[in-house]
Amino acid sequence: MANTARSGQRRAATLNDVARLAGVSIATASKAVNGRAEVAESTRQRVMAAATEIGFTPNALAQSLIAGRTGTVGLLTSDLEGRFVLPILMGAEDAFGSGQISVFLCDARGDRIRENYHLKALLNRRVDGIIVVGRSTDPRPSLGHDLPVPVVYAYAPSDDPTDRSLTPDNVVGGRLSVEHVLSFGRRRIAHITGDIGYAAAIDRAAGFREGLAAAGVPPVAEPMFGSWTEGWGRDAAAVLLDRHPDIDGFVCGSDQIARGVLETLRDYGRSVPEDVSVIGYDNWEVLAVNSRPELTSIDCTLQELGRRAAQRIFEAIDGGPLEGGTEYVAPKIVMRGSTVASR
Amino acid sequence: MANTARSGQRRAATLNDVARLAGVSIATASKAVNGRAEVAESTRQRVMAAATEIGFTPNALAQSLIAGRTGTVGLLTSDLEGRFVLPILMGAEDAFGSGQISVFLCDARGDRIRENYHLKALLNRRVDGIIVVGRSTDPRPSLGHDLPVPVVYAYAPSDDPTDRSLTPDNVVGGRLSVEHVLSFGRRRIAHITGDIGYAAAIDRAAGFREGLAAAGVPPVAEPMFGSWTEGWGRDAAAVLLDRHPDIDGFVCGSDQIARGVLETLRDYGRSVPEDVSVIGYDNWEVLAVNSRPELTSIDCTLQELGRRAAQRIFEAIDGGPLEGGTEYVAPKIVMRGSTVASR
DNA sequence: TTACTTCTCGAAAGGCCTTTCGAAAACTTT
DNA sequence: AAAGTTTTCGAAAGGCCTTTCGAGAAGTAA
Repeated sequence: MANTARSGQRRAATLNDVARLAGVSIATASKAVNGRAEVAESTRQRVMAAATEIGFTPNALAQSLIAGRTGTVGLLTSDLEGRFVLPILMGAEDAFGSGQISVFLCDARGDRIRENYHLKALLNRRVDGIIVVGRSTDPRPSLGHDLPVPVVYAYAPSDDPTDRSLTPDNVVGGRLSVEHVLSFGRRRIAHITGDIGYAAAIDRAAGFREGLAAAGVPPVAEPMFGSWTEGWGRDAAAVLLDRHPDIDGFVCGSDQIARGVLETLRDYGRSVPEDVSVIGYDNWEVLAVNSRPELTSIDCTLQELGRRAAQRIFEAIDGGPLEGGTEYVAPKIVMRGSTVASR
Repeated sequence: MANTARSGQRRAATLNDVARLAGVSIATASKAVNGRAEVAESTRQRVMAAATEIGFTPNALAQSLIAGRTGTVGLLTSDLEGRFVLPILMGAEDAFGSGQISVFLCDARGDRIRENYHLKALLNRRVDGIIVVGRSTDPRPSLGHDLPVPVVYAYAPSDDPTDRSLTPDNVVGGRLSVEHVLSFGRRRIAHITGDIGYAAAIDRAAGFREGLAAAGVPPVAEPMFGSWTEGWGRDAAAVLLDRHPDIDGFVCGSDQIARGVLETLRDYGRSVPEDVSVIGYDNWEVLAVNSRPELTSIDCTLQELGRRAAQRIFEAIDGGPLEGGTEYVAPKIVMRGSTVASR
């Protein structure tokens, strides 16, 4: 109705407009709108009516200018495609959501230049904090300590131990998965995992070894490093089965690998979970739930990680000091048909 | 170094600080920093040095207050998990990136209340435009025309035809896929797709029918609607093969379904692509690239869709009128081993 | 040297909101 | 009715930056 120009181009109403319409001063309008006490009830109602009529929304810019904080947080990710970023982002949104904080999302695409560019943009916009999300659990370069806002590193920890980082605990995850398989009485357990260049592969394998050692069970073979793909899972499983036909458990470094393993097992006529137990990693629903049988997997609880990262930022914004150090987020196991007989 | 408080808590420098340090007036500092002509070169250098020294970044808030625009766009999605949102987001970031625009990301989780809440937050923050991203191609309720900023609907079009919407062209996609299969001489082609409650399923099926009709080839059976899962693909393929053993082509409504179909075909001892052609939909890389054989699929070019959505917003911000209407984005085919013999 | 042009810079306003502080109005008490 | 309280409201400043306009400095011409 009050549209002057083309649809959707109405100028945003200011407090001034409201005050004029309600016949009060700007100050009074402000107080009325913000529900402060020093305004008569009748006046308040008049102001509110005016505000509603012209669709007034307070200009957060001006508010921030005064308050010195924007209620805004930057999320600097290095790859949007990655499925890791998403749950983290959701967790962060979760934690922030109730606190009226909005998230600026920037994708640096793994490019230092672009990252710097975005960082600058975030600082210009006076975000109250920054969460840096990496695409692997390998440490990444720190943004440094000269920033006027608190920074938290999520998923990929900072290479500077005095930064605050949160990362999944892959060692515990690896251990968890082998313990689960052991609990079914399996004793001939193999580990197939991804690229040895990834800390995730190394750490999970370490957990795997640890778990076996703790149970006093010798490994069937050395952990097999390859790539994070179904194809590698298929091939590696075939090699292992040919060499060690008595294998009764596969601990996999990712769900993709696990799916490959499942396929090979079917080709070899082994029943899962009756003859062999298989466990994946990441709990990537599309893969885990759609396989036959469904895939037991380790969930990194990334959403929790995101939530905690947001909390750290929160605390730091509220004046608390942001202590350095890396926080390891515990994974959990999600049981499905590839280890537990269904129904 | 200039840290007064704890690390990362240094107050952001203002133009005032710069001016004082450089021994010039605020106005001069501003001009120097912004590279305007009315400042002597020597003065400029002095100012720049000062700015660098104290790490000055202009306060975008104050700038926006003056300019009347924030260089900020809201992205209101209804579900972050969805893999649709992501490419769109990337496309939008792409288009915006060069233009110094930052994206506010809000996830309404398919909840009207939350959506409204976020919408309000975006308006408070004075975003210059809003992109609303849905999680299916079914029309969604319009936000209305009373907003002071341009709005574009992506993926899920608005139910109000006077809004500007961009959505994938599923009819063309369906047609494209059947034409591709036909091009290999297949004449006994079936269609297995997802939930009939989705416009995507209906539209793709329509395209499928169209394509067959245009080629004068009768369908083997009515399109089978079910769910967007591998399980459904497996089951439906089995049913169809039992009933029509001569089927030589499967056009699937999603990659997940296609993977199920592939599995059943393997169980039935049919070779893909030699005996039967299979084509998926969505070109979801994890699924398409990791299957055996790799899956030919229809790509909705969502990134392109996001890019265009951003462009529309751009145009509208720059004063151009934002015309209503739905823009259909053409899909493209990505050929892989499930239709084309590899190597 | 005087008159005039060209640079170079600074004071101040403007954009929108909140908050403080003082003034005016409405009541109460004596 | 006068004096004192309480309530209600408004003027103005502040937060940070840009921009305009005018003043002063420097330089040129007569």
